[in-house]
Amino acid sequence: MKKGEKRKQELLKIAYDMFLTRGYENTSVDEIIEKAQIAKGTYYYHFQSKEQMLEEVIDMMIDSEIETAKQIIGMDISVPQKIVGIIASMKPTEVEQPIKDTLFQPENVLMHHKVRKQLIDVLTPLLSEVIQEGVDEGIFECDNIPERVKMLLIISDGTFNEGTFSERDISVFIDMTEKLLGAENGTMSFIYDLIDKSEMEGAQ
Amino acid sequence: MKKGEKRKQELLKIAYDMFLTRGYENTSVDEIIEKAQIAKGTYYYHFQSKEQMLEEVIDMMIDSEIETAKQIIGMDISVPQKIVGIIASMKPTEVEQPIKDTLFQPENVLMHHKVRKQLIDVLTPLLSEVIQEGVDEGIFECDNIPERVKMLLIISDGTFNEGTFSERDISVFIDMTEKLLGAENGTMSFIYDLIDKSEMEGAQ
Amino acid sequence: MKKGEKRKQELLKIAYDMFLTRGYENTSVDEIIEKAQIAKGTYYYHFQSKEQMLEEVIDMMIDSEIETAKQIIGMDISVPQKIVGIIASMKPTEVEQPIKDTLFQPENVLMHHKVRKQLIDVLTPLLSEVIQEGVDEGIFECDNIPERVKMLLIISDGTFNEGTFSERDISVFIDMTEKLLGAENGTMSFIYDLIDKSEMEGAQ
Amino acid sequence: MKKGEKRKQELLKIAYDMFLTRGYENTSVDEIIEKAQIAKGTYYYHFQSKEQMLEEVIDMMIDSEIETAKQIIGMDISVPQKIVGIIASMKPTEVEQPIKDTLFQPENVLMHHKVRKQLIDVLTPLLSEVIQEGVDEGIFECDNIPERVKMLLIISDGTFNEGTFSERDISVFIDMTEKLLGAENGTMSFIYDLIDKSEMEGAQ
DNA sequence: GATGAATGAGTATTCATTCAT
DNA sequence: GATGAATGAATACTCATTCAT
Repeated sequence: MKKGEKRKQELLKIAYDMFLTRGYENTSVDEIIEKAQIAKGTYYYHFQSKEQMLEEVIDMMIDSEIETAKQIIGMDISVPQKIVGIIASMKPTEVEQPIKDTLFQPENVLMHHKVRKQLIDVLTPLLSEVIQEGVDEGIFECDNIPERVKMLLIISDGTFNEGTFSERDISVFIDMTEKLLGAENGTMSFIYDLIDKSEMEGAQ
Repeated sequence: MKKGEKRKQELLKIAYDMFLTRGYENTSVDEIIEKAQIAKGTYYYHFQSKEQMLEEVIDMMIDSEIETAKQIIGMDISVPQKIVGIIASMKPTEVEQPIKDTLFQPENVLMHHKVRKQLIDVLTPLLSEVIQEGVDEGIFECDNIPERVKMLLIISDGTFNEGTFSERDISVFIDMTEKLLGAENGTMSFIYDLIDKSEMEGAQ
Repeated sequence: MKKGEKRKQELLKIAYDMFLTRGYENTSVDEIIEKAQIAKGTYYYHFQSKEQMLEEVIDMMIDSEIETAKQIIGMDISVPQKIVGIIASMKPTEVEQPIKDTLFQPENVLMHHKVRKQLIDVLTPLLSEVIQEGVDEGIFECDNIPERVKMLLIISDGTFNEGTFSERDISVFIDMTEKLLGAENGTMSFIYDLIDKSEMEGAQ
Repeated sequence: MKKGEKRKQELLKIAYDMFLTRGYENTSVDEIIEKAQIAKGTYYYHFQSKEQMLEEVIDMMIDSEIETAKQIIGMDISVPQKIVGIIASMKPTEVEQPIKDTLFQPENVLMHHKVRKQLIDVLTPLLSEVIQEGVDEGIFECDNIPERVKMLLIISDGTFNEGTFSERDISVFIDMTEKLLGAENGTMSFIYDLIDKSEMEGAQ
């Protein structure tokens, strides 16, 4: 890493926080440089434009997501557990506690949209490998694995990352996952125990 | 309808088109009133703010969507066909030809997000009734119908309304739908013939 | 009073309250008609313009002020007491309890300015008569009565109607009044007992 | 003074003139930048808002007023002459010929109000020192000097800065000033000779 | 007497970006 | 590498007033 890169990384970190908490569109370049204590010129020395900075912030998020996924894959846990681990890691809030659910707030529609799209693209092959492992082990039985994985990711994002969900949502999700992957009934039911009850419908 | 309401409806229609083609955020009030040939004051006489106008535009879309869904339900077609018809109607482009896919373009993330959310909420009970009908007829066999419906809507939106999709996506979707609803293999395979091939991967 | 005059009087009353509490410039015609439950056209049927309405509101205030002053003059109290009574009545808050000091708030600079000017013009001759009465009785001894009265009104407005004042301000005011009118030391010292202590410096 | 400060000072000077001649509220930001030949952004780079600019303009006026007062205090003239000099300097028009009485025109109520308030606060201690000097010299004899000073300022502003005044107003003002400060009859009568007759009642 | 839809000039403010130093 | 003064197009919204019905 070059010398000037260090400051750039700091800037990305600051912007990442601000975009997440206030939304990309509600965060002005002025606010970023004020928080970073740098001059306007310095900002534009490092980034061509605000939008390009957003891309870099997102890349940073995606990279860290891939990292996490790879770590999970390398763990000594069962295939179903790896799947659930990777899906759960899509939610940044699981990792970064102080920032709570903000990526999924209305002010963050644009950023969520971009992240979600790339995340699905990037996680699909990784998760596909895991599923294939499961197929090889005889736990799953299915074809068109990448397409099934994509669907899995779409559903989990749509179900758990927006608004609230109920116990029934979980049970249907488990049922669907098993059938989608051609697993035996009950294979994925351990999911239920992992869910953060505080986010469930009716919870305060 | 009161007298003043007529002009308001015209305005909503114009804004609906503009929001859809250029995106909500990229459409300025100035552009709307210029197209509508009215004065600034007239605009603000009818709408408290641009955002409130967006809400009304969305309400209009939702209302028309409900109307369409109800018509489909009333038709003399099979239950699986009703389901597919309602799901397909979520895409406004099927109805309004001139506006092509724009609701799902990047500039329309915000609007798509809002519409999608409400659409799912509003279509879920309607579609649930249809599924129940199918259960009663013995075509389907499942519990937690509303949750399954919601998942169906999330998937179809995520799969077909964003970016491109392949034949494999369709076949997985059909498989998943059948299993999600507890239908016999092949029940939904007629879907494949309905898909607009021009939107498929590889197609221009 | 004509029939239509009744509604006009109601409107003036409503506007008077609004102007006083929110300031003339911060009160829009829309807000007035909404509170009065009338149409725009009706408003402009009764008033040529918003500014002309302000004049009428001020006239209303001045008229009521004159009325009060005349009543005080007619009372069976001493000349010094009449003087103080009239001066005190300049503050609308003494009469209209719910509206507290608002005429002298920053948002009401314009209205205060206009009222103050007219009030001084209108009260000067009335108060001059009272002073003359005092001269005739031998309590006061001075020439140029109207000019002295005007000065008295300017001081009392500037001292008591804006911001806070202290006991020393009162004692200087009393001293000055006595000397300005050529009264014996102690003639006006009863004023001190009448002052609303709650408005004094240091008071909560 | 930093480099960027120079342009800011120019802007303040321009705004000062415009606020004075046309009134604060009647001067738009557009007009200011057009006269200053700068871009909108430049204006908002230097000032947070139009209102904040007004505060800075007023501060500038107050500062120059204090400067003038201090110069007068340092002069080799009699105490009564110092007093009159300071009071007279409250009127900016005495100093800045091109701007004629505008601060006291109806369109300037707001600005006059703000200036007047601060001016009284700022001049009171300065003038009090002068009075104390006079007391020490045996010319005046009084207590509660700051309160008397404040009253003096209120009266002179109310009498000479608004509308017209007559010879009688002057003579009453002189009489009152002498008595307020406990001076011998005739001490302040030189004032009469200093008054600009062109502003007196009857004069055009 | 009363209505309310229509007007349109006017206003302050935002903000990503540039560039000479 | 870094600065910060300058840019100017863009934007949403206000509000007193008019007038046909």
